[in-house]
Amino acid sequence: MKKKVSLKDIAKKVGVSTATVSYVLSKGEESRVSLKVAEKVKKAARELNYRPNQIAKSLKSGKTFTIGLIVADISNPFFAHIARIVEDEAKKLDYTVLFGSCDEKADKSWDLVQFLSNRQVDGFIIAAAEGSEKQIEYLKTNNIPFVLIDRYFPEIESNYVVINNYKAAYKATRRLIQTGNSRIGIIAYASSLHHMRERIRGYKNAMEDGNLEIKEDWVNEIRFSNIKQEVKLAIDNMLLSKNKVDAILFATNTLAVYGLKYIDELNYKIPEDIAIISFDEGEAFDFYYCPLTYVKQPLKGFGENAVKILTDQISDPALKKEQVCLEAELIIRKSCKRG
Amino acid sequence: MKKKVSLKDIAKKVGVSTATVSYVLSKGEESRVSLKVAEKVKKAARELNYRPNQIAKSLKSGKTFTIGLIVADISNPFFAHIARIVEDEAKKLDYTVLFGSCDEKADKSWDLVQFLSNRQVDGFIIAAAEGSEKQIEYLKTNNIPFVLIDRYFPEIESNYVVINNYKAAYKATRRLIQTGNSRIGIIAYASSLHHMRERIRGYKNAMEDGNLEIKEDWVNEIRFSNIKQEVKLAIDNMLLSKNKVDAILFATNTLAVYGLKYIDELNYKIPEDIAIISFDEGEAFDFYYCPLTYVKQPLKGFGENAVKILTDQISDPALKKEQVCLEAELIIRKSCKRG
DNA sequence: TTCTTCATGTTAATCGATTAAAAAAATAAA
DNA sequence: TTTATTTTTTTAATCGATTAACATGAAGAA
Repeated sequence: MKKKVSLKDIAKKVGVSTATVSYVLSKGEESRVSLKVAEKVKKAARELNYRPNQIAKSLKSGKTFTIGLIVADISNPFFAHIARIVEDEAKKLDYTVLFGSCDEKADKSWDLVQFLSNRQVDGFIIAAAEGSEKQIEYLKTNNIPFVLIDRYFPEIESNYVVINNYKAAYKATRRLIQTGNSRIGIIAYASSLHHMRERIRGYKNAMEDGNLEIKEDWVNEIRFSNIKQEVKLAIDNMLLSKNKVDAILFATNTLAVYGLKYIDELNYKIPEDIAIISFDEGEAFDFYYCPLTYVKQPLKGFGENAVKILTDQISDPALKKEQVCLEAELIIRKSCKRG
Repeated sequence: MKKKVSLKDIAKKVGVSTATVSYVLSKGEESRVSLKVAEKVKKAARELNYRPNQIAKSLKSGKTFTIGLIVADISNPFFAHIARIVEDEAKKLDYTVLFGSCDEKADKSWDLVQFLSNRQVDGFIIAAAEGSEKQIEYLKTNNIPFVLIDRYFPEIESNYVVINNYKAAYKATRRLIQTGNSRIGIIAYASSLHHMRERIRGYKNAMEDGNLEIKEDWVNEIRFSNIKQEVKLAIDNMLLSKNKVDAILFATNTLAVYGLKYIDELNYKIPEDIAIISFDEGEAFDFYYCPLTYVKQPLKGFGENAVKILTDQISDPALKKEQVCLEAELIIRKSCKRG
């Protein structure tokens, strides 16, 4: 293994101390080094193809210019897109991104927090898993900067970037009502996470405001551990029971994908037999025989704001915590137009 | 900012030297420390919630347990899936993953190699961009371990994990022929990258072996810079000219997505008007009104092999370079069944 | 009693870069 | 020429953990 070139090598070559080399290379113009020596050092650095060892720098400075990104699953397009945006924004500020997928599990998330903390990341961007409150508190008490995205805990004061999930769900449901549906069900996750509760609340309130009754079996909460089966069951309960729905609101991309596949299997037609709206985008939604109306989340806004807030906070931990609530957009297509 | 707990703090608390603490905490059983002291140290470490500073470890050991993953775009599901697999495999071996997207551009890729090298990643997993040969040579001459995935350079001896693209394209084309198509076009990237050349070669040879002529306009090479427009143009040339095709082979997921959208716009029906096969999977392909026949690449195989080979190579740089060529599977559905 | 041997701890160097403080050299002032 | 001042360069400590080499003390052997 060819040893890397260090300050010492340059120093030896030029015949000065490593301190001098360091001053030339890191302090630029306002260095206290004579022009002649400075030139020689720069030349030597070029010739030896010197690359500063970021690890050594980090040890000295206590700063790694590294962000830890914790999401449920990096292969989920929702998070993959956010990751890309975070990457780009971070790069602009000379940060790199370490990522980890926690599969919506608090213990995995905790592992990742530890794992990445040991690697001295300067801060975290986290799409929090259910039950991860203690981790968040841990970060707070240890003064490790972090920004929550997509989900947050109302009872914990922190930086976060989210959307108004209540409003988004409300609008989606109202749209279903306005397009002639009155028997509307929802498929969401069985999660205490605030964003999920808000989506369900938005749906319920929209129904109420439309003077529509919500029958038993219409509010379905699916567990992460068994999505496919439980989605089927939920749809069976909504389509094959006496309380048959005429529209379904899916609370996430993943739920919609499973749901639509099963609805296709059952040979129900959208929007004639059932109207559909889903949260999140997806190539699949464009390609579906009936392009889906969906709630478009501002992924760019998530990523950009999160990186901005986090890096500001890293530079100055005394800054006030920032809360950003963005608006989601309802992209209207054909899946809820009836009659 | 609450200062982190270091060996020194434990040493002070227990009243021993940092060396002793280090021996207890890092050498486990075969430490030369008395049981009594060892217990006290462990207790103190627990009480102070000591977390070793990975950066300091890295500086001393020259090893960061970090892998740099360079792909075209982490938000592309193909790469996002690979990233997830790489993450999981890496984690098992206590490695973390730093990722970067190069957008198929050699200069961006070079930036990333530098950027991540400065951060002392132990090695790279790279889906190489066109024209990145020099970077690969750079890594070789600097003895930085790396594994190429998805694409490789036949003229450069290196580790790689790829599929037999020639065979995959050949089989796909032959399938189109066998299902009654004879006027078959291909949409691929205008790239000198070997995997792309092989896909085109596979197509051509299959046509030849089927005694089928390849007309002008049937081999379309699209530039990354202008995918959408050029795909349209290619399809215009293949569907609206006198040399109308009856089938199209898409060389990647992305090309197929743009292509199918335009084909829908033109109101051509699949498979009645045109038969289709694409490389790569995609939720979209499942949801298309006519589920797509596609070439399924072994993403798991890419990720698992790459991490295995890379980490082996990191542990023992003298190891012989490994080349893995996996088989792709043709998933047969409805998009190429005609008549 | 004296010399080994072994168990247990400590000292100090190291990884590579930074930086305060000291030292040396060059220049200006007296 | 001598002293004061400024410029340039070096020394050495530091970040946190590791580890070779050395030190200490006690038990066992002769």
